[in-house]
Amino acid sequence: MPTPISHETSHEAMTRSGIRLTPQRRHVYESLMATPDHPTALEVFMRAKKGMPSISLATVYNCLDALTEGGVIRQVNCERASSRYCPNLVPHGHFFCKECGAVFDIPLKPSLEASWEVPSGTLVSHAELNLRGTCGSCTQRFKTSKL
Amino acid sequence: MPTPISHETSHEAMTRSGIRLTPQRRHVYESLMATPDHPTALEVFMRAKKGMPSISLATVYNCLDALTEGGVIRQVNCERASSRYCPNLVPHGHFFCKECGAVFDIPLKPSLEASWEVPSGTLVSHAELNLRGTCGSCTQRFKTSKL
DNA sequence: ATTTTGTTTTAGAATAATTCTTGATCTCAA
DNA sequence: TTGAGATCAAGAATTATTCTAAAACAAAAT
Ligand SMILES: [Mn+2]
Ligand SMILES: [Mn+2]
Ligand SMILES: [Zn+2]
Ligand SMILES: [Zn+2]
Repeated sequence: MPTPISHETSHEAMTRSGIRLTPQRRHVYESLMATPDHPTALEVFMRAKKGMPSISLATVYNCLDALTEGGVIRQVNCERASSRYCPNLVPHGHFFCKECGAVFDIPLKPSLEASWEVPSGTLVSHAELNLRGTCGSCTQRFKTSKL
Repeated sequence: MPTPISHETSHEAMTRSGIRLTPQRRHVYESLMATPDHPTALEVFMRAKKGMPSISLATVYNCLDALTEGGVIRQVNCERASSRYCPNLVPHGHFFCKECGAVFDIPLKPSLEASWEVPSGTLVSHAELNLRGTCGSCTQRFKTSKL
């Protein structure tokens, strides 16, 4: 059962970011917060329509862009697939299951920052770590079906 | 000046991978090897046309896919931009300059593998590290223009 | 409170990268 | 050499996303 989101929280998150608070942006943000997966814009749209039937896909794209721009959410990309969106602002990586398409947050250890070397003078503003493979339940399922 | 590519080398790389060797695939591969940047499919196409004027963009896409599938080259993605292609098979990350669009290979230290934690049972088959920021020469240029 | 100004929403059109389709051509194992 | 299957090429199609323009809205100014 997802943690209920207080309007205070989403209002705060959005005003903190400097973007104008609109009912659509708030609703898109809360649609995203309501589930811990990493939905695509289309999935957010389908969920958002439930509580706001008049919202359009273009608006969902606009809102997701504005929220991303304002740093309230993150856009997550894997290969060439549709962008996905993540409301978790704690720095983290992503794991993509090749079998079932699930996307998980991956906690990162501080040693990550020390594990690459850029040429001197380079300024790194953003680091992104993506893992691909087979998730625990898919691995389990394969083991079972091979018995 | 780029290291000259022997036909032996590209032939070997491709037959080793199990994909069928064709003149187009060899030519696309060598077009990619000829420069150390990370060209898009369209850029590869424009370069490949010089030595093989009859090649089509669809074929370049097909060849890049086949080579990627065969593990002879790597596809590199940054955000939603066009895919880029990299003939460097040594595991490495990528740095993308926000200012000039340059893409650099980033050597990785062994400590990288230890800097994330996946749930038990998860099998990670591929890790990808992307950095974004300002490259050395762009940083330098900005410093100079601010004097 | 009303007007002004700039922003956001919406629907649909447009775009751009990539993939698909199909007939012709090529490769390679037999 | 030959036939089956793979690949090529040109253009059409797809798909995710962005753009356009008019209407609705929100905040600021009068
Ligand atoms: Mn996430
Ligand atoms: Mn590279
Ligand atoms: Zn899975
Ligand atoms: Zn640069």
